[in-house]
Amino acid sequence: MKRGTSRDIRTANRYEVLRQIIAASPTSRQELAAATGLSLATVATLVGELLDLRMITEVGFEDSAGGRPRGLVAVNASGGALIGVDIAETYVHVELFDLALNVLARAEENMRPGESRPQQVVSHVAAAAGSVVAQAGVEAARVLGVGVSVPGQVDRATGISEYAPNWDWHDVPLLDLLSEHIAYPLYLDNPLRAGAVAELWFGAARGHGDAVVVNLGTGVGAGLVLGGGLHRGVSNSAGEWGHTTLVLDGRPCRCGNRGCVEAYVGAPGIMQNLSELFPHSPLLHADDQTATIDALAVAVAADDPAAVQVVRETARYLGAGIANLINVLNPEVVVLSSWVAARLGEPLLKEVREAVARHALQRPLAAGRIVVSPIPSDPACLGAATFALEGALQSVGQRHVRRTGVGARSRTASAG
Amino acid sequence: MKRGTSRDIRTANRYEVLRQIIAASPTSRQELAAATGLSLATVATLVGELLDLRMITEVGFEDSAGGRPRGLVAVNASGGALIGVDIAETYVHVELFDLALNVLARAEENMRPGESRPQQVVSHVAAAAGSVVAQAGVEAARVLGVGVSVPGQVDRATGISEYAPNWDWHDVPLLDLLSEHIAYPLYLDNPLRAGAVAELWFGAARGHGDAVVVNLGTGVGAGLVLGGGLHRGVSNSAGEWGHTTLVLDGRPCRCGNRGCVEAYVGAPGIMQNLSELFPHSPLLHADDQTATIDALAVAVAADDPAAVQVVRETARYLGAGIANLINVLNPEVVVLSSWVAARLGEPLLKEVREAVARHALQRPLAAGRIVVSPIPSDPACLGAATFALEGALQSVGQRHVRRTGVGARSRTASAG
DNA sequence: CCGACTTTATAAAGCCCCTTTCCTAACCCC
DNA sequence: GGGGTTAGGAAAGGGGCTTTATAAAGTCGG
Repeated sequence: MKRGTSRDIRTANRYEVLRQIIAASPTSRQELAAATGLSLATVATLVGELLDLRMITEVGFEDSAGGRPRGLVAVNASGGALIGVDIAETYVHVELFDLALNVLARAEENMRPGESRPQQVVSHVAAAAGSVVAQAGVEAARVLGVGVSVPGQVDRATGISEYAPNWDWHDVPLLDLLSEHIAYPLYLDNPLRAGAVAELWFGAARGHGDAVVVNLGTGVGAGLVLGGGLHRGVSNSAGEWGHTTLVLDGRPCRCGNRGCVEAYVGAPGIMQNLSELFPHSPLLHADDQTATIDALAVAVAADDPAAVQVVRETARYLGAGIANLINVLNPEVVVLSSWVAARLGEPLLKEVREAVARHALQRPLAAGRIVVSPIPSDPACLGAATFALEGALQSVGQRHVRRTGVGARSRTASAG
Repeated sequence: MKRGTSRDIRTANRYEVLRQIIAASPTSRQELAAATGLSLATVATLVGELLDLRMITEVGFEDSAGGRPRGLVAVNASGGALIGVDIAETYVHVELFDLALNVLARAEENMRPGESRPQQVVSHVAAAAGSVVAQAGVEAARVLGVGVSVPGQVDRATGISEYAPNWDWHDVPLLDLLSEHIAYPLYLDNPLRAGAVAELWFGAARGHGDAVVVNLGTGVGAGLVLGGGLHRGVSNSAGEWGHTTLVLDGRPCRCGNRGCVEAYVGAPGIMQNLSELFPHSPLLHADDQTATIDALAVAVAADDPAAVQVVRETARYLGAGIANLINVLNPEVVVLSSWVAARLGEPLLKEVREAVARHALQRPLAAGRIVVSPIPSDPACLGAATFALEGALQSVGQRHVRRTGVGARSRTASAG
């Protein structure tokens, strides 16, 4: 059982202050103190640290109404760059961000079916990472780190992909493999947690102690924010909500079980909902999840009754599953994220809210809002980049090596 | 979003040290330091505090093998008394504990059907509390506090029972009502959290950062230990696992929904499992849950095939529900608690383990043990008493009131 | 029997964190 | 240009934990 130290408080506060600055840039120390609940003095020293790191800059003064004007600080967007890598079953997305987390460059590599060897994946990542750096024209030295999101169970401390069901990987030392091609500090985690961190820093979970980020894609899962931080579980595999049973002895799921949430609300599950209700629907694009979901989204927007019914049926399952999360965890906010949620958007949200209201208990229901993720781009990329940002921030708090002589080496950057 | 302060660290360490002393009494400072990971100096000061409070005493020395012998400390069982109150639908249990959390006296009051007014419940509690103090013959001054567990949603800070479904209470200021009859410091919470705290301090969750305490009684729920502490949720209603959907559109539940876990694995649900499989079973005692479960337990122990089948059927549901918790939360241990679990014991556990293994994912399954609570008595009473113990410990860390003059009042104990 | 060695417990000092308080800086208004 | 007002920094203070030094209390061997 890990004990917390006073340094953890500092780290959390540093995160909080930077989050606030990114969210409301430019801002003043006063506003930061009010928003974070920290004292002015603490905010000032933390702002000082961030200024020293060149992560933020002073950008002038607020107009005064009869006193010394407030100094304003803003993110120093060009003070560094972060790379987020989203490795998925069929593609690798890489995005390069400035420190305000704007996307400066994107690259995408598609993986052919059968490309499942770690080395193949790694070379795609390396190529795309090289590409975004070149595109954006940032100097290598300004890249603070690379966050990598890979599906499955991941041990972030060792950088090992313990288990990736897509490719049947077992204990692949992904970080080591990547570090042969990529010289920047690397951080590894999975898309569920990346999505959760993205929402926590920049999305709908900002400022909330307890939040659930529901990931609706081909696979389904939930990133858990509990007590203001990510909940990882004892073996790094918390959040496998997609494989919780919703319909005992129900529809078979690719995990081998029956009646899992994912079997009903993942993209393939939605396709099945569609084909069961309307076997000959023109919306159905066999073997193409993306096209089918897109078609469904368009049809729903046009009030196509069949599409509406499919969304309602899907929301019936999704709502019950989300109600389960709400009843158990009692979060402040539930965020619907990933590409299926983004495309189906408001119509799905509306139906989901109604379905959740039918299943959840009054008190937890009343306490929790349900929203669609406000993050415009790939949340796994953004979240992965955020891990890199956290890593860069972490190194500030590192204990300084006591210099033993004139020629003492400066401390080395730790990656991962 | 609450920020942590360095005082919270102190409080957590104080809890940890006392937990360890209670668990392994007598013990030495050295052992404590090793067990908690704290430095000797910190352990020594914390032990000093506890000695000052007379919660522990020095009880001699360990035999030395060539050095100064280790001083041994042990719980000072007679240094104080704690009262735990378990208010349930049909009864009020009250137990009085010494500081080693041994039961010194018990009292039980049964509530007649229809006795649902807060004042009626309060008078039962007051009577029973008076009784245990008299039975045990402890002086009033030595009672450090009274913990009260009441079903439903509870706001422990204000002492209000926000919602109790049994009696349709809404926002009953229970702590205020109780304080008119009981002079000791009072602490209010619900049985789910009481059970979790009991396991965390004295039971199967001790030393684990992430644990789930599954409560199987008439009602069903889960107490969540996450990150080493209780997870309450944003509106104090986390843990309502009993009302998560396991069989969409399944059996009706008393919450108004269908297919809830509770409808299959709560005592009434088990009775229904029995009556559906064997409508004329002699095990079935209509309208008497306790008798039926008892009969079932006896029959299972005697390898009665019908009883075995009922337990297996129950475990099928329970296992799926527990697998859901394991997949989402990835805990280190799942504890089966409360009276149904205690009576059905090993036979149920065996079937549950098999059922969980069929539903849970490999990684989280492998990481989590499933056990029956080792706590012999009513875990809600013990947990409630533990809240009182935590409260008594809390007051040590209280900021000292700055004395404004010679006649300054000493600080007042805050209750709740 | 007494000194040497070992081990424990306490005291002191150091470092980290946050807050409160005081003081100077900077601006508006009259 | 002074007075009032607000911002920001420096210093002091209160907690916490750890490392290091010192005192205490044993065993062991000569």
